[in-house]
Amino acid sequence: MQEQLKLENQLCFRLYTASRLITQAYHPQLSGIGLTYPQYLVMMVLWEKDGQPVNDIARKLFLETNTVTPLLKRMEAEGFISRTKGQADARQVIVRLTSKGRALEKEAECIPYEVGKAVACRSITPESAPALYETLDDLIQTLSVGGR
Amino acid sequence: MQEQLKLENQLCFRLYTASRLITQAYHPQLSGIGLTYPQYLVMMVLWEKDGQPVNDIARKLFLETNTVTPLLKRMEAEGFISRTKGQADARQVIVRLTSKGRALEKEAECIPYEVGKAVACRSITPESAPALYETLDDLIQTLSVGGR
DNA sequence: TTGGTTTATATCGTTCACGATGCAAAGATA
DNA sequence: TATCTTTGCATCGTGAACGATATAAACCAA
Repeated sequence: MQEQLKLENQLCFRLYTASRLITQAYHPQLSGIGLTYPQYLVMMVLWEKDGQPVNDIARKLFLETNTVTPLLKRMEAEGFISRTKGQADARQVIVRLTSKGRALEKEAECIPYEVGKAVACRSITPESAPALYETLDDLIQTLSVGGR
Repeated sequence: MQEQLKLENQLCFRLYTASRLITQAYHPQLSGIGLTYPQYLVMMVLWEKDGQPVNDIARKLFLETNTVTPLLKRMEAEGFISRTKGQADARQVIVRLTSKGRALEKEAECIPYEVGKAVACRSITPESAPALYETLDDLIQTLSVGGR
């Protein structure tokens, strides 16, 4: 068979697997505070800047609104955020943290550190991480620009 | 806010995004031959070695049977594979390529090359790729061992 | 103002992922 | 042999992802 069609030769499969496994590593911590991983991403976006339209959140996460909208509705049902019509532009929906959502930041602070311990593998060190990040950022840049 | 809680500081978010975007890059090619990306992974496992129990396929893809079983059923419905009870061990279900599934390999041969062109980003070169693969393999190893 | 286009968000259907659980075959132990 | 445990696979429910499509507001040109 073609060498190229072997699993072990494919970048995509590695990214797919690494992504799933590291997301699983977040699960125990996140379920403790009632969030899924994608919901945690949304919270990070809002903790950094509260009160953003759906589109801004989606763009920062490289997601479409048809993924983000149901996600936000579930988060609203859980009481973490509010969704209100924009007054300047009535098409927009502005997403804001509730006090419950804002309070969660303190509880989430330790999570990157906790998960970091689980992810401590010899190939990702404080010295090598920036290069890895740059490679992945480049890849994301290439793929996201190409798709638009 | 905590620096650690910023999106741009997180490895997991990069892997999650890179994985989604590169999987999207496969979509045009794969939909042309009637496969989804996870189905394509299963096909690669079978092209490499036909006639494997569900468990072996799941293990090679780092997935659980509750993900793989419905996937295989859809692939059987599409006529790419067959699922038959193992005779040595009646608990097992042996998955085999149909002639249609086997024929697909030739059509899939060009896909890694085609997608590779789209993924050509300056940070992933033939020289740097092995180091990146090793880092990701290490990470996958760390995370998959920890979870068992 | 009318009519056409773009923009922002939402709805729908299908396919993963995955935790929790169920069940039957195989293997182990008393 | 009778029971106990493990193994292999499946079912169920929920929450993403995402392509395709819909809807209404905003914008723009005639």
